[in-house]
Amino acid sequence: MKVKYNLIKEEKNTKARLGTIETNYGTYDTPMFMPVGTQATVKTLSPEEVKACNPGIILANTYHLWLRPGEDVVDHAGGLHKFMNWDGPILTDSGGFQVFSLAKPKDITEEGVHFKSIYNGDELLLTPEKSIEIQNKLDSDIAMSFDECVGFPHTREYVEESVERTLRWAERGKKVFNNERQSLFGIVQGAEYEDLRKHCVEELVKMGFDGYSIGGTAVGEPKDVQYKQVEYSCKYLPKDKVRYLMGVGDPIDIIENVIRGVDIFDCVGPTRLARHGHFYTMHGKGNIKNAKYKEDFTPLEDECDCYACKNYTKAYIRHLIRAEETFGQRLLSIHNIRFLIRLTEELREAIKEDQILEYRENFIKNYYEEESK
RNA sequence: GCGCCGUUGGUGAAGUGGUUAACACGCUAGUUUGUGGCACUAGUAUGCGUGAGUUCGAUUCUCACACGACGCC
Repeated sequence: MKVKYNLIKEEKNTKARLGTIETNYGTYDTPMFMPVGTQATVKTLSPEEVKACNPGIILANTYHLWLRPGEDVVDHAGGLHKFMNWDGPILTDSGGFQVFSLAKPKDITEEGVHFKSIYNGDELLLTPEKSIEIQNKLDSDIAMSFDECVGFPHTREYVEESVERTLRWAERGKKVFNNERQSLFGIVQGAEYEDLRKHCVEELVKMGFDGYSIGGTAVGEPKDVQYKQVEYSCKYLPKDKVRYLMGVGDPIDIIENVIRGVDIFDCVGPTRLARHGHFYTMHGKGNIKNAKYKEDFTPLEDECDCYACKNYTKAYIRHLIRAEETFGQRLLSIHNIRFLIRLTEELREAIKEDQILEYRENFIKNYYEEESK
């Protein structure tokens, strides 16, 4: 089935939306945070551990699974869900972000993007058609259009060209798309230019997608630029389709962009930070390696209900991280993912109560003004 | 007891008669946004075993002592 977005209510004072998204694997509430599992695994965690964090959709990556193990292996395994033993919804990114992170400007052509394999140096060409074919085979629940994720800074001229190319790529991908069970999302580009964002949205909507993403964010732009990009996109996006802001973000960004009308987020932050010893709390971000935690026998966060907080102390997790034990990375990953999901749960409550501005004010006050214990 | 070698930060160590004593690890902080996972950035010896001498100047040369390794009786 195609995903279906149901708008339950818009918050009284802002653009924040409360809704649900119906998928092949159940209906989930939005705003939602998606844990990232690039290589068909949320790094360091088992599916059971991810599940315990109460996520909706999780994310995997077309580019990486294309290179290894190859989409045919996943196909022969019976699809991504069976392959990775995940019985919840999965969204696959198209490889568009790797255009930003791995390719050089000269590698981008009208046909597609030339990559050098990070594993063996092979010359590779990823095209919009190829990206969709791979995703059809991976059999994720949501496929993304292959886009060009433009970095920051950039020139308006370049963004103009790039948006047109991304639109042509979206059309080409849609044409070859062929998987009844799967949905296809279009990606809005246009950087911080309102007219380009508007134009991009209008053209994508003409083509008709099952949901829309806001791209070109989380690439090093200042916060105010990011928020503008989101405003300029949401302003023109249809209300009856889900909105996914790609690559964002940290707790504050999630709150700010929910207020601007975003329904779905994803970010490598919680898992990457965890592997380097950092953890989120309602009182700010902490670094478990700090000497002050040496004999701190309290949980990462008293009010947290995650497995790590219910069973382990900061002193123990600090020991594990310093000893480079993977169990430490696992515990912090569980906590950080659960933290962001808990944040979205609270945001949904705040929208219900029309209290989201108060929630933001209170959150920022706690996050920045109080020291992490 | 004699001979010989050595003694540099928390650790392993490099090095020089003269401005800020290399490097690595550790330690202390920081960074990380559609993931090229365990990376990167910064800080970290007011001192080169102790004492005396030579010298304008010694961690670097000389002597004594202490400590340690090895060899011999």
